Amino acid sequence: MVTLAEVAQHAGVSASTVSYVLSGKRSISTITRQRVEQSIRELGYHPNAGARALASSRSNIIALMVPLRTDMYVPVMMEIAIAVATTARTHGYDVLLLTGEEGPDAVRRVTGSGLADAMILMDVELDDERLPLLRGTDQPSVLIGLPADTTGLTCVDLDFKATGALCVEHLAMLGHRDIAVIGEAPAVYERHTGFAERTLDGLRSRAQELGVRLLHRPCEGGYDAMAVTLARILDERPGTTGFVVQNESAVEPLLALLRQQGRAVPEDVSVVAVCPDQVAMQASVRLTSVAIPAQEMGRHAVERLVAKLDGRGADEVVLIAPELAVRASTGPAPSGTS
Amino acid sequence: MVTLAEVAQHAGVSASTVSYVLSGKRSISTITRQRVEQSIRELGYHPNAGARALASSRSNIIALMVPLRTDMYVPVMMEIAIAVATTARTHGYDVLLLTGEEGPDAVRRVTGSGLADAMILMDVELDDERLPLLRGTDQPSVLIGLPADTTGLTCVDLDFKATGALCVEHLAMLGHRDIAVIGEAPAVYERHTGFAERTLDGLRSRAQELGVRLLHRPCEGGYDAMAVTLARILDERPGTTGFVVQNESAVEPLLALLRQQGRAVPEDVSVVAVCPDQVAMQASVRLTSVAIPAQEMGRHAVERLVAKLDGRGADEVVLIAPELAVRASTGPAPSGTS
DNA sequence: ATAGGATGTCGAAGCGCTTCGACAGCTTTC
DNA sequence: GAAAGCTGTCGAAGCGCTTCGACATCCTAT
Repeated sequence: MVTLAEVAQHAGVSASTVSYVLSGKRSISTITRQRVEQSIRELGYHPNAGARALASSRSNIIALMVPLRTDMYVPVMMEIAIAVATTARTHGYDVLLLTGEEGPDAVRRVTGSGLADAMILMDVELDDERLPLLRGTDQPSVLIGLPADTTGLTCVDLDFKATGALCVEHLAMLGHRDIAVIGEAPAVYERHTGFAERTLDGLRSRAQELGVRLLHRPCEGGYDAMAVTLARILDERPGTTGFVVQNESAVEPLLALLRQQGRAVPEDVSVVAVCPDQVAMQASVRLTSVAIPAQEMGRHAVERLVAKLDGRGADEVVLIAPELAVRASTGPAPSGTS
Repeated sequence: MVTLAEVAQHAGVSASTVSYVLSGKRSISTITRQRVEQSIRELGYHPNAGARALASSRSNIIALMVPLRTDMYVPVMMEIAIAVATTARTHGYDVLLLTGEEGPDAVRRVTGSGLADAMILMDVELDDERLPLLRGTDQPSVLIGLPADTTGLTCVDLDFKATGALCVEHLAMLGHRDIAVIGEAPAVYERHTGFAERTLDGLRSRAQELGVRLLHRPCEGGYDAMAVTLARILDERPGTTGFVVQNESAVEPLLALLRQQGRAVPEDVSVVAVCPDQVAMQASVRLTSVAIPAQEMGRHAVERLVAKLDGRGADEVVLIAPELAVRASTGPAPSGTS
């Protein structure tokens, strides 16, 4: 293993000079810099991470805590994780992957050991037990998702309230007056992961403003659960012509069931989904949808975090504006309804 | 930040004694151990990761390199990643998440800097450019997936050849004589990711042994591509009654298309999938399938790696035996065929 | 009674790096 | 032409831990 000292000797300078070449924290003459860089290349030198962390008390590592649970739509998590890793690298950071399994202990461990300089938490619950720890430490952190109380925290998330509003608006504009919302599994609501509630909030308030009737039903996803849910909805509100779906595993079943019942999309009923673009594009009908901007969320989170690590940037809540892409699953409400 | 020295002082012992309590590398009297442990708890001490890494030249970190590309089925990757992280923790290791983006450079960087003690590589190509580097270093590594030449490497993967054989066997046993294989996207074959070829190999050789006719067609996935592929297959081999699908995004489209054409599953045609159990269970017909044992692969990989780090265990190829779960998508071939 | 072996603890030497203060050799300034 | 300021480089201290050899102590076997 090549060390700094060996590079210094090879280049005929002192160790500190090599260090300054590497960090750029003091000016070095061009000629010396080049000699040092040459030696580094020739010897294939890589600074030792441990020594560096010890001496500088910076590990250049960002911890990313992903949920262990897999009832959330997994590809989104993965996409965020990859965006985080990629963006972190462009800022000189590596990413440590923590699962939610350890819970708050992981926060303590990572903070206490100086393993990471900062943390990103995914899948934050409204009243997450890790939050007090984060507030109590001076280690920067960013949440992906929104807890109930955001004071003293930096959060990044899609603006789900605006998302809900946008979906209703789109359907209302097309003349739909009876809209059903197919939501996440009941467990998601019970767990108080805020996004589902915020979406509903946006849906409801905008629906009221626009004078649209709204019926919300959580759904486990899968064919059987969807069949039951749909039957109940149509029983209760036979005039339903618009659907908003916020549950990836209910999308395809819903389309199949509608087809099976002879209800054409978008001629008879319209469907708007809140889901990753990939799902919207690969469905049997190309779905009008609001995308979950996974990459953007990951990127934003890292950038906020790096800003904090550099002493720039304060606590703030970044809500990404939703964008509705109109595709083939929505159209004017059939005449004669409501 | 609490240090070892402070713990030592608090407990009235020397620093080295505390260190030995922590590592267990020398025997410590019960009374001393307890005093030290008490102090550790009271002070909330966490050993500094950097200092530890520097002094012991072990970082207790395993690097996991995941593919950047997302044309593979993402949930499987995620499940493996989580299994790796979870298993690693039970052995006292943390996991560093690297994306394939940096390619071989990441291997050099991590190896050179001592950031990680070992590596796990996912999505290995047959002739992966990272392999020479791995062979040339003394840092332990495990591949998830099988390259062309495995000498000097440790690999973990599903036995895809046996998987292919198993699928054919099952269909043949049920009396199917004309089987179509719907494979991954052409790009996957072109990239020479071995698993697709190995499955095909198993399918073909067993089909020949059993006197079954086999037709293989790659497929991009999605409805449109599947429609084209299916039409071609039925045109070329109208008597096809069995399907083997190795492409998650083709499964549901295939079922929908068959239904649409009035071919009942499993009465008229049988379908076997090679996919994660979750996909098989959530499909519109519960699919007979061979599961991709993501968790098991992640776990095995870490365990092999830890064995190597402990000086136990040598290079070897671990092929996980496939298991076929019979569900509702396969049945006896309709009489009068072939 | 005493040599020899366990057993438990300590001191000190690094691990490879960053960073601070010092300083030699320049250039600028009046 | 001397004071003052820059620039570029160096030496040394120290980050918090592991680990090796040394050394008491106590036990066991002669």
